[in-house]
Amino acid sequence: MKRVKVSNNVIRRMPRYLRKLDELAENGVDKISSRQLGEQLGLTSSQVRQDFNCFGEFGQQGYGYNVATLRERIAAILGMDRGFTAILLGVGNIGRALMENFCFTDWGVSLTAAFDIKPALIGTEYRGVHIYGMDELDRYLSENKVDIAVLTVPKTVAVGVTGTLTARGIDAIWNFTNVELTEPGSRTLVENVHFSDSLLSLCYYVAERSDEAAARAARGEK
Amino acid sequence: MKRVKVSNNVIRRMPRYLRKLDELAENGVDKISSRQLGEQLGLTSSQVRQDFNCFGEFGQQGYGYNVATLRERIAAILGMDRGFTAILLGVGNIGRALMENFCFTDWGVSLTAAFDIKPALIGTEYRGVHIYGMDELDRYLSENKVDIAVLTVPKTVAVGVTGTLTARGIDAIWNFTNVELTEPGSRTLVENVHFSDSLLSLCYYVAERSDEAAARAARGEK
DNA sequence: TAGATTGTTAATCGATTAACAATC
DNA sequence: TAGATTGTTAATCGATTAACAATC
Repeated sequence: MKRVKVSNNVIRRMPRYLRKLDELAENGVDKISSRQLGEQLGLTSSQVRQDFNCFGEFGQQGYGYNVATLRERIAAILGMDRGFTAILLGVGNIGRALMENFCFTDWGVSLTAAFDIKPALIGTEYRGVHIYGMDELDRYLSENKVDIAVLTVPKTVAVGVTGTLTARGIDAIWNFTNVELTEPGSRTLVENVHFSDSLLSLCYYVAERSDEAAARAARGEK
Repeated sequence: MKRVKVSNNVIRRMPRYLRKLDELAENGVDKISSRQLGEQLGLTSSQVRQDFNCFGEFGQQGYGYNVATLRERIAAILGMDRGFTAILLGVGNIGRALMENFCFTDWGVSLTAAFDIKPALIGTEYRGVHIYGMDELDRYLSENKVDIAVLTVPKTVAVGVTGTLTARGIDAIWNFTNVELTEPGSRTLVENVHFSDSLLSLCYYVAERSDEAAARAARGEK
């Protein structure tokens, strides 16, 4: 697979293509053109083709793209076939919501363990995943290959836990705490899920729309 | 406030400025230059100044920006002072996680009601929010001003619930289901929180890094 | 074959960065 | 005042779009 430097914009679109292709496959669609795919995602056909061409030639001239083939190529690009493993830190509401509703394996990631400090949880299983005590984390990391740490601990302990993780050489953190973990020097990859940023972006557009409506009303339009 | 068309990139950075400014204020910092602020967020000083200049003049030449003032200006831009109201649909794990851990009021949004179909939940309160039956949604919407619907229902009913919401003229949906709700024709604003997209982007970078390491190893470097 | 659609190069557009006069 | 830093214009860079030859 080609592995040239690909812009973040392109990377962020790849999972959207994947989901759309899964949906198409479910509906029995087996071929699609860049134009059709673009239309369904609000992109131009040029952009769709440019995106794929970052990674090689996926289509067939005069025909389009085979849905199943394209899906597999994208899955491979995203590393879904590499058997990445993840552990989850903090079995609170968000942690449980992920363990219960988020199907890690659908995305090629296997959740191998969870950690918490609550004695009642330690030693139990939740959705087939063993819950360890937080004090076993260090040992666990030294004995097992872990690619991704899912951080769902309370804000207050986020930085501390991150310390243990990076000290143990964890590659990547999927961060659900509202704490900014991205330090300039660190080599740990951090992907933030900032709920508040998401909500506030939405609020901006709601406010904008309401301003526009008010402006129209002031001009006497309806 | 100026309200020219501002690019999505700028909008997405505004909440990040806000969080950083809150953090600075907590630490007793009361002034900051575009350069310092940029450094802490991985942006150039030019970009910081350009971003703010989309909305007016927030700083003072030769001095910088007053943290408290700037924070308030950005809060206003994001609509945090407008008393937006939200309702939450689906009191499952994700719904509960939000009600419990996500402080809506911190971001200027008040969560006024929740809805579910589970008889055991209906009529109860959770974290001070009354839980109604899903069949009361229509009536509730006709009697109350609701700006944002937080969609945390199971995948299977997402489209159905969205139908009720849009029929009732809901402006904005904060979508936690992995279902693509953005239909071309709709006037409803949709902000998606796609966990899988986020995880897969992270996986891409993990895979990329591992490929680079393998390539270095193959070249005999360490 | 003719029609369709890719892969890819060239043109355009927009966003980021640099520069600097204004000014606190 | 001198130094610092903004607001803003100009230059650069990168991403998106358009165009079209290649080819199925």
